[in-house]
Amino acid sequence: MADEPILSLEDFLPYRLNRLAEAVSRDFSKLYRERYGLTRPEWRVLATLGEFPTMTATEIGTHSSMHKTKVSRAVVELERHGWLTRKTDDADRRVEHLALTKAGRGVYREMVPVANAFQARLLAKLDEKQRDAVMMALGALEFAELPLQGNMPAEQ
Amino acid sequence: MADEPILSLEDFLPYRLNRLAEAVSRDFSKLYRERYGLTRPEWRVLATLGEFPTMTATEIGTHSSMHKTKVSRAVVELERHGWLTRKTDDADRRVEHLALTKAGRGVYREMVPVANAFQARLLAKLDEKQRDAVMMALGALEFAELPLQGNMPAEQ
DNA sequence: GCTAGATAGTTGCGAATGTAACCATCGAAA
DNA sequence: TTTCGATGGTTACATTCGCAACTATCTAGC
Repeated sequence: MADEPILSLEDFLPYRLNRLAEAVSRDFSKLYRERYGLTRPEWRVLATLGEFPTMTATEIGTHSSMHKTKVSRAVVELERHGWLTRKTDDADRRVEHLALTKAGRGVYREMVPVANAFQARLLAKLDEKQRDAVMMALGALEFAELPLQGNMPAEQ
Repeated sequence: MADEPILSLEDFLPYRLNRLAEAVSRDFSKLYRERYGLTRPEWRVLATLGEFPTMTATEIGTHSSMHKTKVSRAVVELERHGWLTRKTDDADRRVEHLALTKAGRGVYREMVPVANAFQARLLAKLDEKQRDAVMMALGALEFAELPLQGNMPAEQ
């Protein structure tokens, strides 16, 4: 008898992914928080604009899977710090083109090597085969999961 | 010139892991939220106790990398629903041994196949090689990251 | 036995989050 | 040109979260 149905959490993807992602993000967030007092959404917006010099809030949200209120608040805060400016679109006045200021680009430029070093330090703990596995695994799972559900997290 | 330092977010691990973990977890959370109104921490505690029939709050927190206040509140809520009971340890009265009630085990038993089906459906989108890569990647990253920083998220 | 420091778990409080409702603007169709 | 639905972005509100401070209890050194 003893028809115990078992779910092995140690093998369960949502559980493992979350635990890992939270640990990694928490580690990394220390670096930008202690340097610039950035929150995670703020860092993400800054990093996105560092890579793509001008984007709208909606585009940033889609690209990084962030809820639009999160983006909105991050933009307000970055603007308040003088790291970001908005420019209303001429043709469509609902749209705002966001860009980093000189100071914002300075913060970004200082963070780039910090971020790359973080990643290098993490990957250095893996051998070549494991690194390949990480890249393939993320690619495959992203392909399987990310496009299927609407990017904007409209549900919790 | 143009010494633009660049961080490619699309290749940056904290960013990718987080985006993926959030998407997967959000998908899966629908299943237990719509059935039982469970929150994520509550589901985690329930699932942990389903697998390990009796544990303390601290042990659950360590095992699942949850902050102790999260565990504490999840326990209160599960107890309120009649899905969990506490039993103070005889030798050390600070410690409470948690266990699912009959009703709690019922919820767990119903969720096990749902969870396994979710994982199977996700993995079905991958071929054999990709599945291997996922397992190896998670194992390697967990080994590299999880033990190194104290499990209890004492810092954000 | 007493005191000092550690540990299990809870609570208060401010900060962050998601949802829904909202405002402004746009494009298209009547 | 008026109206209606869609879209970009913000705000209000309730919930959730994490840290710090707390209570209760235990252990070890004196």
